[in-house]
Amino acid sequence: MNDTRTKPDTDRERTDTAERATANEAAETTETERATQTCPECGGQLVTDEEHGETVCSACGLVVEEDEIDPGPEWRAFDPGEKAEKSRVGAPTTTMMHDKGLSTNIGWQNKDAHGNTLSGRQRQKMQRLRKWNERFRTRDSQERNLKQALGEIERMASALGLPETVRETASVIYRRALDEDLLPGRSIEGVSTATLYGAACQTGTPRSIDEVAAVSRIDAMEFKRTYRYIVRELNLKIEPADPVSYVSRFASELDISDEAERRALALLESAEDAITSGKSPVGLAAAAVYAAPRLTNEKITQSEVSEVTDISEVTIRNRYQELLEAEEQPQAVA
DNA sequence: CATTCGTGAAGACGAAT
DNA sequence: ATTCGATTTCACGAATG
Repeated sequence: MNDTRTKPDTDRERTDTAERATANEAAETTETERATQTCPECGGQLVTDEEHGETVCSACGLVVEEDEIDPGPEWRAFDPGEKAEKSRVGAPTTTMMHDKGLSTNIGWQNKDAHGNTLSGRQRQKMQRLRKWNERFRTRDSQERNLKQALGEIERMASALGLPETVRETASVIYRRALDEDLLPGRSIEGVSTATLYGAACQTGTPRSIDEVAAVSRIDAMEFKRTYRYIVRELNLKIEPADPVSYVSRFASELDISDEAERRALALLESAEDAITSGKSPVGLAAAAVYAAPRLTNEKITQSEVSEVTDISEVTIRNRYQELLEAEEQPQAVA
């Protein structure tokens, strides 16, 4: 993609490792969702806001794509010399760095601008400057908090194979939580996990609570408590996860035909009005994924679906029945 | 024989008090 | 903080192909 692009070392490492993990997800979102230009969250029309460089949903306001202006350089460097010659800016900005990558570092080499060695007195001066620069850079506890949290978010996101947009969203939410002083008394780890989970839901690539909890260092109970707290205090509008969002992932894991996948989506479509009360969205998706292949004469067992979706066979059965009922009487609502 | 379906007890969760 | 109602899960056996 942009291997030759010049980025800070940390940034480069991150994208290298993350890209492999997120390759599937990224391809899916760009090809299916953006191509159709409908909001992954509510299905509304997407509108491009040139002024702010965002793609937003006209219906629910979900920001699908931010910073469409490529923050990378337009040139390519093939050796360090060229890099030094062509580079006229610093690192690209990203919310994934605690200070958005805008802070200045003082070089470690004891040379002046012309490459001459500094005198002893000046070296001492530079040492003091470096020390203070570092102290200001990670100025207070908030900044240090953020630094660590973003690391955690990053780690969990790549473990879950979540695309870049989710991580960006998560870091934005985390910043808000930080600004609202929601952190005291709560573990960084917990809030990080909660924001990541919320961000995943918002961006239409949800992961179940169990999946997220599996890669987190905190237990599921604290995670859910923190998540609720964050959502409430920040007034995040997060719709109950749409079962449709799970289908494509489950479908590919189960090696289901495209035809069956479409049937599954159609089933959910016709059932979404009928079954909305308090049921687990994942369960509904699992039932649809189980039901669809039977309509296309593909063999699939409940235990297989159960394994992949982490939903019990019993629940799959129940949702399955309900799906069939909703299918027969689409407008049975009084 | 494997798979599916139905049942009741038990645990987990959210909401209300 | 506790209790209540609904949902999910577990364990089992019967029915189906």
